[in-house]
Amino acid sequence: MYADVLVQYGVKSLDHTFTYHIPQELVGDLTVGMKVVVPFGKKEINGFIVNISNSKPEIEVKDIKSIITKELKLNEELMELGKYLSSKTLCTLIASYQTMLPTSLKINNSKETYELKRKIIYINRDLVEIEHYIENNKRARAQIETLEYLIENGDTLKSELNASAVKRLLELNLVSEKTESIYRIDPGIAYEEENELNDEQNRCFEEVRNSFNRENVFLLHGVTGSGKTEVYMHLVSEVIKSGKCAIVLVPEISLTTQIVKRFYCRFGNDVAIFHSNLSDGEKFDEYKKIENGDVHIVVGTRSAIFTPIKNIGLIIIDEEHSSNYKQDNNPRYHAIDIAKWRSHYHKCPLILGSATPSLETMARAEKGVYKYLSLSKRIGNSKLPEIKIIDMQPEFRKKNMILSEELQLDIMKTLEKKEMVMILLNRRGYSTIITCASCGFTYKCPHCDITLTYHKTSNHLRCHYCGYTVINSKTCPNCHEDAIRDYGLGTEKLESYIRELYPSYRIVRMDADTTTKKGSHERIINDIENGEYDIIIGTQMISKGFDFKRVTLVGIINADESLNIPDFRSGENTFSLLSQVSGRAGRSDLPGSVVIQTFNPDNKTLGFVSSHDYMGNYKYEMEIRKKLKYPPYYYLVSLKVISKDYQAASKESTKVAEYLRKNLSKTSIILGPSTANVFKINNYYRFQIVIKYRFDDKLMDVLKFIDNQYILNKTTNIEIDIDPIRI
DNA sequence: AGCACGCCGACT
DNA sequence: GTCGGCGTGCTC
Repeated sequence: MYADVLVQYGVKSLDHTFTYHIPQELVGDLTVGMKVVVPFGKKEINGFIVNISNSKPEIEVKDIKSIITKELKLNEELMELGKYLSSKTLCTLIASYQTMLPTSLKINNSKETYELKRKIIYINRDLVEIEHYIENNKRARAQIETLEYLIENGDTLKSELNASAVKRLLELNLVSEKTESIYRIDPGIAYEEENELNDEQNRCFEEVRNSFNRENVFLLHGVTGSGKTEVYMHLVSEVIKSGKCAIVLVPEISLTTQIVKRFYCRFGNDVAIFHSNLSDGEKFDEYKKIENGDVHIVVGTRSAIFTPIKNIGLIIIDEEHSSNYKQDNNPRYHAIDIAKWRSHYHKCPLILGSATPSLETMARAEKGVYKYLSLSKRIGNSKLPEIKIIDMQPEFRKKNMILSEELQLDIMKTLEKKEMVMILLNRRGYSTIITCASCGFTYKCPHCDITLTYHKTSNHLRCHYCGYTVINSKTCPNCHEDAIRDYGLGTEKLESYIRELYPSYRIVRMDADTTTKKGSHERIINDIENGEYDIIIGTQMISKGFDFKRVTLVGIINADESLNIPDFRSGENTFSLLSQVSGRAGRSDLPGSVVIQTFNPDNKTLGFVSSHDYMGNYKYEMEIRKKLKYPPYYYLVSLKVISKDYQAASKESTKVAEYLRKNLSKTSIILGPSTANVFKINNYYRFQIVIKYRFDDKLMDVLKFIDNQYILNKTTNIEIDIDPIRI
C-alpha cells in the first residue's frame, strides 16, 4: 500500500503530494487525513495523508516512519473543503488544511500534550482491610487522615490530598489512581427558558424552518434591537430537536460576549465556543468536543466555520456585513463562501443576519438569489433614536475644535439625568488624508471616487486604485482658504479633553490600547454594566454588541474620518458603522438620541443615517457602484507586487499589469499599477493592480500563472486577493 | 522550508 | 591554498 502525503511546509514549490510506502505494520491503521512522520531529504518531517492507493509508483519511494495522531484527522467533508479553499484563494493545499486546523493539531506541530487530565485517587480495597491498616499504623497520621477522608468523600482529586501520604498508600496498593480527561471550558447546564417570539420574529422563524433540509440562503435584515438573536436561538433549538447541528458565527467574540452568554444560558453544555482568543489548550478541547459529537452547537468567529461538526442542519452568520469574516492574510477566504460550501454539502439553510447588510448581500436578496426576511420593529417599547447632524464649520470658527456646543449641552443634560453617554471617535485610516479645516473639502479621484492619499515626500496626492496624481496646494480649491492639512484626533487626547470638561463624572476609554490584555475587554464591559461609568469613549470597538440600557446619548465626533477612508466601500461602511453605533442609544424604555458632527452636513450617507434609511443608502450606493464599475456590479481582484527594492517592485508590477492586459478578456478592466494604500510596510514597497471583471473564464488560469512566476523570483513577491474586502 | 552542491572572493 | 558567501536545484 502507498500513501500520497502533503508535507508540512506551506510553500508553493512543495504544493504537490509525495508518495510513500506504507510499511506492513501500519497497513490498516492508516487512513486519509492522518498526520504522519516521513523521511524527507535528510530530515524527518511531518506530513498529512491525502490519498491511499494500491498501485506501485514508478519511482522508488521511502517508508512512512510513524503515525502522529490516529484519532484526530480531518473528515471527508473537510478534506474536500480544503481543496475548495485552496482553489478559491490560490493558496497551497497544505496551507488550507493548516488554517482549517487549530494550532495544536497543525501538521507542523508534534507536541501532543494538549489534553488536560486530572488524577483521581480512590480506595481499592475492602473497608475492613483499610480499617485493619489504620488500627495497625496509628503513627502514620497523614495516611490515616487521607484514608478517612476518602472513606467519607469517595473519589478525590489527587491535588487535594497530602502528596506523600498518597504516595505511600499507592505503594501499599491500598488506593489506586485513575486519570480522567476534562474539558477546560464548561458552560454548565442550560437554565434559561425560551422567550416567546413576536409576530414578525415568528414569521422569519417559520420561513427558515420550512426550508430545513434544503440549501437556501436567507438574508435576515433586522434593525438594531429587533431581536435577531432570539430568532437564531429558536431555529437552533429546532435544529437540535431534529438531531442535527448548527454553526453560529459572530464577527468578533470579544465584541459579542453577550451573544455567547445567551447561547450558554439557553443550551449549556451543548455549545462549543471557538475563537482566536482561546488558548491552544482550550481550542484543542473545544475542537475535540465538536469532533466527538459531544456538542450540537458551535458559536465562534471566522475560524469556527472550519470546525468538524457533523450533520449540519443550519449555519448562521450574524452581522454578515462585517469585514472580519474575510481573512486578510493567506489564505484570504471569506467565511460566507465557506459557509455556502458547507451548506451546499449538508443541504441546509444559511442565514446571513444584519441590520445593515452588505451591498453584495442585499443585491442578491433583491434578485431573489437569497430569500429576504425582515424584522422592521424594535422589540418592546424602544424606538429608534433621533439623530441630529451638526455642522462643524461654524463650531470651528468658534474654536470648538472637538465638541460642538450642542453636543456639550446634550452630554450635560444626559449626565444630569443619571444616564450614560457613549462617544465614538472614528479611526484614522492607515493612509494620510488631508482635508480643509475650514470647509471639510477632501481631494477625490475623478475616476474612482475615492479619497486621494497624501505623499509627503513628493507633496503629491495620489489615487491608489488607478494612480491618478495631483500636486498638493495649501489653498483649498473649494473655499480658497489656506487650511488644507492633515489634522487628526486620537482617543487619548479626546479622553483628556472630556475629563477636563466633565471632571466629576466617571469616564472609561475603550480602544485597542486599553483592551489588549486578555480579559480586559470583558472587565470593562462588566464595570460598565455594573454602572461604574457615566461616559464611554471609544473607537468602532464600541459599535457592536454593546447593549447597555442606560446609554441614551451617542456622540459621533468625526464622521468625516470614516467617509474619507480611501476605499470604494467607505460610504457603505460609514453607514453601517454609524447606524450600528446609533443603535446603542435608547435600547430600553428611555428614548435615545444621537449627535453626529461633520464638516459635510449635506453628505448623502449621513443623511440616510439620520433618517434610518437603509434602502435609501443602498440605492444611492448602488448607483455609484454601477457607474464606477465596482462590486456588486463587477468583481474585483487585487494584486500587490512587493519588494524591498523599489525599482524591482515598480518594474515587476508594470510587467504583471501588461501581462494581465494581454491575457485577460477584453471586457475586464485593469487598473494600475499604482502605489498600494499603504505604500511602504517595514521597508517593503508595495504596488497594486486592480482587476475589475464580470465574467472572465481565463481569470483563474492567468492568476495562477502569475502566482507561479513568483515562486522563483526571490526579490519580488506577489499577493493576490480575490474578492478583496478593501483595496 | 531546509539542505547540499557548487562556484567565486578575501583571509587565518 | 581554504573558509564561507549565497545562487540553484531537489526533496517521494
